Amino acid sequence: MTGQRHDLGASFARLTRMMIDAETPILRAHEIEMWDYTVLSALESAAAPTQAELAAAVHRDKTRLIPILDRLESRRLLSRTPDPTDRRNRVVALTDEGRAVLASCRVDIRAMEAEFLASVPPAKRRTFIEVLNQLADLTAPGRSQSDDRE
Amino acid sequence: MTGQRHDLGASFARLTRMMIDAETPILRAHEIEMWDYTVLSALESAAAPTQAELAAAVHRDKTRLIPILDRLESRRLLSRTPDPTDRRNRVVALTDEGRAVLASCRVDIRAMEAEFLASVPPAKRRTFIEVLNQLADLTAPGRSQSDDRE
DNA sequence: TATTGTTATACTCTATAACTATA
DNA sequence: TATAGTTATAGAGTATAACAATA
Repeated sequence: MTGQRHDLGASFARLTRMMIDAETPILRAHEIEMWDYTVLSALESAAAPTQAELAAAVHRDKTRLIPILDRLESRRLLSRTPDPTDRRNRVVALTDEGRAVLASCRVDIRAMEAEFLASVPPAKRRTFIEVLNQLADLTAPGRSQSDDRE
Repeated sequence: MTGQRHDLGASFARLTRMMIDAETPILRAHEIEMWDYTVLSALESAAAPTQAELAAAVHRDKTRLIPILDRLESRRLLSRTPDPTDRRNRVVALTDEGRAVLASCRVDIRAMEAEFLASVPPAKRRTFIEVLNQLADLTAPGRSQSDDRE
């Protein structure tokens, strides 16, 4: 613990704010909001079997998620279909159009990220991203541990 | 841009949340809140010549900063003294007691951070922290650039 | 009776605009 | 008149609790 000038929390918070500032105009150009993008991203790898599960994945409670889902569903970016097994559940899935919007946002965001990281030498950049992903996955790889408060 | 599994923003946001969750009980043990700690930290290297400047440094507007300053001043952790040059200004500075509280919080937070980073090999850890600090300082080293929105 | 999704209510937080004092 | 700090008001966001449908 030598040259650690800032608290990790302070650095992460500042970088989060910087990325939000950089992503907001990009997403606006694609006519979606930050939370829309978060939800679409959460559905990319697999559909959510339950709205409550999706809410936990994006760290919102199920109540606050509903208006977001309403908006995205009305724009045909995702679908809510009752689970035949248990008709109380609604499985949330990306539509083809939703997947396309997500992909085009992703392209622009990746470009922004590349520019943001441009000043970092490639080797260090790779290490940074590797460690970043490792740490970010520490408690929430598949929500296996006690990540359910909230 | 190869193995970059998550958006940078998503990773930073998750890590920020993890650090807040880890710091909150530590700060509570020292009987201060997150924003108290942020403000005290901002005053560590130098006193703030103006409340407005301090507010900008911690990314709050001057209005929302006031209750925090009131609380910290009443606990004698910082002082607000009128600037003789321009008596409208109040220069905000750490008291000895404030500096002591900050230092003891810092010890516990550093220990938490060390544990958090324990799974990362030392060389990678050093690189990670180096790049992290470099990136976090990109736009806000001394608030030299246009960091004044908000 | 318990649970999923939904809606409604109360509460907190945030943003904006006045107000006081200095300049 | 303009600015620093403060206070007050209005608005947005969040949390909690009730509700309907299904199990």
